[in-house]
Amino acid sequence: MKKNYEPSSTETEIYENWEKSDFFKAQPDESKESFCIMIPPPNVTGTLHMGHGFQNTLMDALIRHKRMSGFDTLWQVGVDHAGIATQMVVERQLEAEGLSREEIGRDEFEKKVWLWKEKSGNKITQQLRRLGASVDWSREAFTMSDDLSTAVKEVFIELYDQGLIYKGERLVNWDTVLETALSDLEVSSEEENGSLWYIDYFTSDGEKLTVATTRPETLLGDTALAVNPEDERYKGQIGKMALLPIVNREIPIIADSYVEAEFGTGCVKITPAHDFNDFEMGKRHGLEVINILNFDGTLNDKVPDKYQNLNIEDARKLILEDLNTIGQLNKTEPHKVQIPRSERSNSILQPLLTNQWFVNVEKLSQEAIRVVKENETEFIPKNWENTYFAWMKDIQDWCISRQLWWGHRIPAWFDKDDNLYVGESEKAVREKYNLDNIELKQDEDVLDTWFSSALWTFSTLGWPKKENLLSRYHPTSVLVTGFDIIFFWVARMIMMTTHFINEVPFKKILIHGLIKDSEGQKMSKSKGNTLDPLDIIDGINLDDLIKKRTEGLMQPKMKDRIIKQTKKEFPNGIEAYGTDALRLTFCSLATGGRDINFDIKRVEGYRNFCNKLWNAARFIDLNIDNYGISKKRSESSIDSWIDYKFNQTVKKVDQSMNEFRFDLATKAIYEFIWYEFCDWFIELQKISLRKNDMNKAEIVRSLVDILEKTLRLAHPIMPFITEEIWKQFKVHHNSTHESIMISEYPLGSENTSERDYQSVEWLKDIVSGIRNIRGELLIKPSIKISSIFKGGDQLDKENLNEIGGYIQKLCGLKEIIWVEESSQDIPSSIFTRDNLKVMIPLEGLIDAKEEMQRLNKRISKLIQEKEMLGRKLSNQNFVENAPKDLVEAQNDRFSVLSKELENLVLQIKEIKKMI
RNA sequence: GGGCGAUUAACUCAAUUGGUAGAGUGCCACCUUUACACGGUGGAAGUUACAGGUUCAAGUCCUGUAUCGCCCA
Repeated sequence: MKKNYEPSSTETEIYENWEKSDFFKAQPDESKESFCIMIPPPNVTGTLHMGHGFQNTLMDALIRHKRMSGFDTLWQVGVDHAGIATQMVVERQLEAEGLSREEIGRDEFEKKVWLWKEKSGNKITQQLRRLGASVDWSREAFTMSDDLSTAVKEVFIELYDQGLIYKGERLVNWDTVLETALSDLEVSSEEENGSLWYIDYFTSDGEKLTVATTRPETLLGDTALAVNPEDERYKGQIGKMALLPIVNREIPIIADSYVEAEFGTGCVKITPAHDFNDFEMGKRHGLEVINILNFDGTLNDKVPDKYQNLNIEDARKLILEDLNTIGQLNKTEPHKVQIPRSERSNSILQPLLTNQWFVNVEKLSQEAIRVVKENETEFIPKNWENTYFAWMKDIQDWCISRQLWWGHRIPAWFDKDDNLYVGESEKAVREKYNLDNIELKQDEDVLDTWFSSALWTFSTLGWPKKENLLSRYHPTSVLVTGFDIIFFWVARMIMMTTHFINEVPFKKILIHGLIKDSEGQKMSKSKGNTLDPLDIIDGINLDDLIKKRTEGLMQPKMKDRIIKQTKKEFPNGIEAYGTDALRLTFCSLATGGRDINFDIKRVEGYRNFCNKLWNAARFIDLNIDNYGISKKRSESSIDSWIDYKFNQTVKKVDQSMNEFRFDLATKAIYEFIWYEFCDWFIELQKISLRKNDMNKAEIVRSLVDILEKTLRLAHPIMPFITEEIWKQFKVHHNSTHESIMISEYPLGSENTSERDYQSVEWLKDIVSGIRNIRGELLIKPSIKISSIFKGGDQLDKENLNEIGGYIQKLCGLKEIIWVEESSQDIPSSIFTRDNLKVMIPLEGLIDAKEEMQRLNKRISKLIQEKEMLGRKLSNQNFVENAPKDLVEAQNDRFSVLSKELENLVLQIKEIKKMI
């Protein structure tokens, strides 16, 4: 074995082997309990980011744990077709060739997208492999595949036939760059600097009314002015007509309690076609709706000639100029406004009246609320249910049509008179509606990508085909996802699945935190603080990292800052830490909190941990060469002690995994391997191996056994290194399995001895005590010292006889002398364990002054603790109310402290004599 | 404006049903001991944001304040 663990040299090969051997493949088996996870399908245009890395690590750890624990596991993988994103990518590609999608036509464009998908659409799935994700690749799904498209059609038609899908003219969020409608969820509103313009209107009898607006250009589509009915200032004007400036159209002055008297002048203009609130108000008052926009955001022919075809920005400028010219622009004030932007194109969204398809979600949401309320599906952590309920109770109909060419085409046809027919194909429609040879035209729109994602748990299992795996794996066991898509995806899956399958899609929903940078900033391309999980696995030098972070920036002025920041955080780039170190880090951060600040230093710690494990294995390997390995295992108290520790660890890990506390599971494994297995077990066995009277081959067997079990225990979290070591030792542990990943998850062993456990814990305390003295008093390791044991009980004496030799070796003692209670103490450094006094004679090696200092420090610490305990124990209330065993424990501690203090004070007297 | 969350060592994070705070990294000292310097041994470091309250006992429960963050309008 190499001196250091080198992940890069083995990980890819190990993964390829697993995949080739079909270890990831689900083997439906009715005799086993099933455990199924559906991957939240990444976007086909996407590349792996830290969030994916985190999420997939958790899922993989879960699925590996269950697979090894004997469950029939399926981890379903796949990607979604990402309508807008993918269309944009391919359009950009066409653009480079000097083409547009309109030029090549819809069919040709679709072909191009499929070609692109075959060639470039598998990037993220390749990256998932690098993480070690044990997904069933043979079942890889794609939302645009034939199977899933069939499911989409079936669902659409059924919902339509049930009256739950309708087409209608509604105000929607319109992206004027992509020229498509978006759902409410694809809008992000942020406060930006804008202005509040005050415009003078005049009523027919010449009275002036000043109106405040943040969007003056929309006055071209105004059909009313509105005031609050309670507003005394305007009571007289209600019901009169006002003249719309520039357009010179007469519009009514209406009263509506929605108007805030405190905003601006208390009088606002109403544009029903371009504002959601105004639209509602328009409906209440029967106002005319005048749409003034083309699909590309320019002004249409409903406005005076001079403004036609201007974009909104230019139109606004011109309107303000013209208002100023005619003296009706009263004043301008700076004002903060909420600007709704498209999450796709970042352009400002326009409310626009268009014909769109909607899902009526009222009924669906009721069932979706019920199943969560009644714990058929359960959020973890629980309080996310509040977020879910709050949104569900106030849910809006879902706009599912998109004016794109990439996606599931809506299975609806129109005749010349715009009569609507819905069915799976034109032929089916003709049959269903009994149509003869009339001309039919299919709806041009496609469905929102999330519509197909909402069917994910059942469409990927084969629905609506008769032969499917629903009965085996559905409802799935747990969904692992981020809180950012509770509305987009989780809620919609619950609605669709309960409606069509009559089951919840998953029994549990594990909501994990969001990965941020080490300063708590959200990772984003524009901030230049993103990390690529693969760069942590493979490493990257500073120049390349900077290049990656500053490439294609939207705001080039950020560049210098990003360079500076990157140089500060990663002065030497990023080392190659390997997948396991990254996975361990992710797991250790999976605590249930909602923000996770990712600090590369944690990865370094876990990389070191991998190396530690590697070297422990290497040590054992070397000793197989030295001493051989027996069939039988040694049966010393040390072996028995490590079994006991191992049992405790298994219990802790199992429990933590079942509670999704990956951090606690990781901690338990880390502590066992480093602090028990390496620090004590190997160090103790090292001594055994140097003794003449020991059967060394049996000790080696014991080392190999524990190592092998430990590897299996740790495998779900650190799959690569455990497999690598496990394979290296395969000839010795003789497992019948081909790979650690299909071996059994370890159980605790039954025959452990509490007595042996206590003995070794006793030994550890003694060794630590003596080392503490050596360390504090700076006794050189090369100097062998003596130690005197005094005052202990029978058990101490037995322990000393049995394993005292180990103490000598570990502490560099030349001898341990047991003396009787009555003997005279000599000036020594001392510590106690219960009644046992351990003394290191000072003669010739310890500076008495230093020892005085050490003792005084120790004494003041103990006095503090003793006083605290004393207060507690003399408190009648505590003694009466606290649990009995606690009181007892503190009582014991009190007497131990008293005894130790007594000893230390005596010792000080002795030492004073020396000075 | 409504809701949710956070605030613990220099930094990144833990702390089971309330029982007086622990890791990793960094820091200090010693150690090139034949698994590992990506190491070993020892050590220093916290008024648990602040102010009240409940309790024998509060990082943990309650109320308020401050700062930061997220979601919804």
